[in-house]
Amino acid sequence: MTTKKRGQIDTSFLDAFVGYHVRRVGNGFDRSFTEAMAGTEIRQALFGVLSLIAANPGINQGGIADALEIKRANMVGLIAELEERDLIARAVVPSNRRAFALTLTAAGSAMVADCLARIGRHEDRLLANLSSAERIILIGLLRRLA
Amino acid sequence: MTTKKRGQIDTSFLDAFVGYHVRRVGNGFDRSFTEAMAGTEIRQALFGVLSLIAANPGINQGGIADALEIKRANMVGLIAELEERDLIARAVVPSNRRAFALTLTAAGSAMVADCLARIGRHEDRLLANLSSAERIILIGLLRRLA
DNA sequence: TATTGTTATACTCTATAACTATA
DNA sequence: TATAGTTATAGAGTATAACAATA
Repeated sequence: MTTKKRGQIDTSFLDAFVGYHVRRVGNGFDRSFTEAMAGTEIRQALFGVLSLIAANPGINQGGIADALEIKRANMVGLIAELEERDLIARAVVPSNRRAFALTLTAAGSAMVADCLARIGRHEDRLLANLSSAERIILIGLLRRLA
Repeated sequence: MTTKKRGQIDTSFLDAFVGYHVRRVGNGFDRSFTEAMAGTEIRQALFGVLSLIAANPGINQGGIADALEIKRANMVGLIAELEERDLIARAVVPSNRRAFALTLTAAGSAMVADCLARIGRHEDRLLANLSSAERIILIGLLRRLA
């Protein structure tokens, strides 16, 4: 053969690194996530924001940014998009008029429920090769790296 | 308190999903990787390409794209950059004049060795909370998802 | 001075479609 | 027709610096 084909390629240098596997698995999850969300127009970052507001009504943008480990500057577009779509509402906090208290609208709550069901199925599909115990072990190991 | 502070925020919706943890850990690895490579001007994708050429001299661009699960179109810039920096060499394959056989230059080999040492230290730092056995378990679980 | 949100901008990785040249 | 590489372009996530309003 003149060139190597897939599966014959030596990836031993990369195989030793956790970062390589995390990246590959993460990219696969990204692609599957996008498929699973088809029709909702909800992306990963948007779901992260929605789910945090669902569990923490009244949270502000900076709180979400800290929890999701993204920059405040990148929250602006996400929040604006969710508000334009009437999935969240912003209310000025009287005691701190710089901040907005964020809550879900009824449509936002319904969207979160729909997304949770979709993501549950997407995860079950991607993790089909692991037992329930293994899935728990995996999450536990990843949590200790965060 | 008027707003929730970091650590007081409920992330339970996200915590149940492997994809969320993979993403967070992956982002942390990305940031650390960039730090670890400071001064080399080698990014993740570039190291992936270099390491595959190191282990598979003569491989072509399509073979690398398949192995790294990236698109051929995105290889063009990476390969051009590495060639401009004299880290790799391209040779037309006589039996298939569409393809280029890729090999490392001496500078490329030295760069791979330097990067391997840097990445090894970066991984040891990020994985300090895991035992050797746990690291192996983690890689094993991630490999079964790829 | 510090915090909250904002604007502007840039970088990295990934993705698709259409093209050239070879096979 | 199919393959190998290329071009152009776009989307998503993340990053920094500087700013206004508020505390």
